[in-house]
Amino acid sequence: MTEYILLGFLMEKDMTGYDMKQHMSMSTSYFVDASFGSIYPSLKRLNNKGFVALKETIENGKLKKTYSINEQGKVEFLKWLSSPIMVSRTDISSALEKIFFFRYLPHEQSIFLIEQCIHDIDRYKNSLLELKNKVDHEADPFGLCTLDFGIDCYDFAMHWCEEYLINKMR
Amino acid sequence: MTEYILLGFLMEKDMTGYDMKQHMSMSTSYFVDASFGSIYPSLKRLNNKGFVALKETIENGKLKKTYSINEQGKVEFLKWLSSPIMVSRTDISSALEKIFFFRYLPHEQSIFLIEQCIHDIDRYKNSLLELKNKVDHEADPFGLCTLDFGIDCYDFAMHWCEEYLINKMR
DNA sequence: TGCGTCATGTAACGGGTTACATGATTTA
DNA sequence: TAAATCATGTAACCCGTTACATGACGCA
Repeated sequence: MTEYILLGFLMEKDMTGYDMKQHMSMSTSYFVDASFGSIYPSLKRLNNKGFVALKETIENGKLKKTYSINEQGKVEFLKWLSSPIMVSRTDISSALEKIFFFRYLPHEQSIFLIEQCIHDIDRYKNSLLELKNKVDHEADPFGLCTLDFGIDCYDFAMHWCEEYLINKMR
Repeated sequence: MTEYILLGFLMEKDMTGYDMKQHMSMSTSYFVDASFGSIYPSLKRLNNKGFVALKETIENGKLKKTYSINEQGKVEFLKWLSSPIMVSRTDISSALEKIFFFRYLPHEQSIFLIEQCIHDIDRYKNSLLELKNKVDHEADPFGLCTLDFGIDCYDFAMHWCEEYLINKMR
């Protein structure tokens, strides 16, 4: 969800909504890319919930709202970050939302979450393999193709987590 | 979008909303899995738009609405199916929505759409490579990790399309 | 008797997008 | 002088989910 990405950005430094949009396009855009129509209401909500503070200034005649994360916001962000990575379907890239911010988590916890994630993906992959066995004879070639893609996709994600990510972290 | 998946199901045979949910769980669930709260309103909309016909029967005292696709519906479905596959971000599996139904498209057209898709993915991959060059020194390790995942993910999808899908089709 | 399956649907809510509205400053 | 960039925001709309409501049949 966008709100957590914005909180994550504020962990690094104070920013305006406009800054965050810019920052997004240079960092998370290939897996999360929110519009202003989503960013500004999110910031308002974060403020209402008491997770951020804002400082209004006037620069070059323009109103500027600079947001900063507070203690409560940090607690909320780390609570989200340390909760299990949910991977349903082959839309694996949703996992990137958390991995992107793993520098804010203790090393062992990051590794634990990734291993848990690998385990979940393995379960999904096995359920697809079962499905394939069931429909192998009746399904049409393209249906089987997409099934194979699903299986290969889970495989790719698992190997990437294991061989690339975990190895790089140790 | 769910409506097109439902239309696609009806290309094969007439079904009730309940049937479609069942069918989904055995076929598209790993990339599209709609709830009844989405399926029933979608069917109503398809009916209002004049893309499907429905036949109401009573079986075992229960009302049953069996939907069938009409000519207009087929035209609409094939129009959607033959339009370019949109792949933005690393959520590649959205491409599966169309590939799943490629049996309803002439072979050459399917191949054309996939080659177009490979080309698009290549552009996305290159923009990520550029981004990586730009931020290589400043970004933190996990930020770079997710970037690498993005690049590898596009690579995986391209190779899969080329080596697996296209080869299998020829 | 109570659970699982068949079968339909609505209402509240959530979270996103596009398009619009405003307006100053900087750059070509 | 016109466009791009900085900067904020709202309103309409889209589409999805969860939870709820209803009810019959068959089975253990």
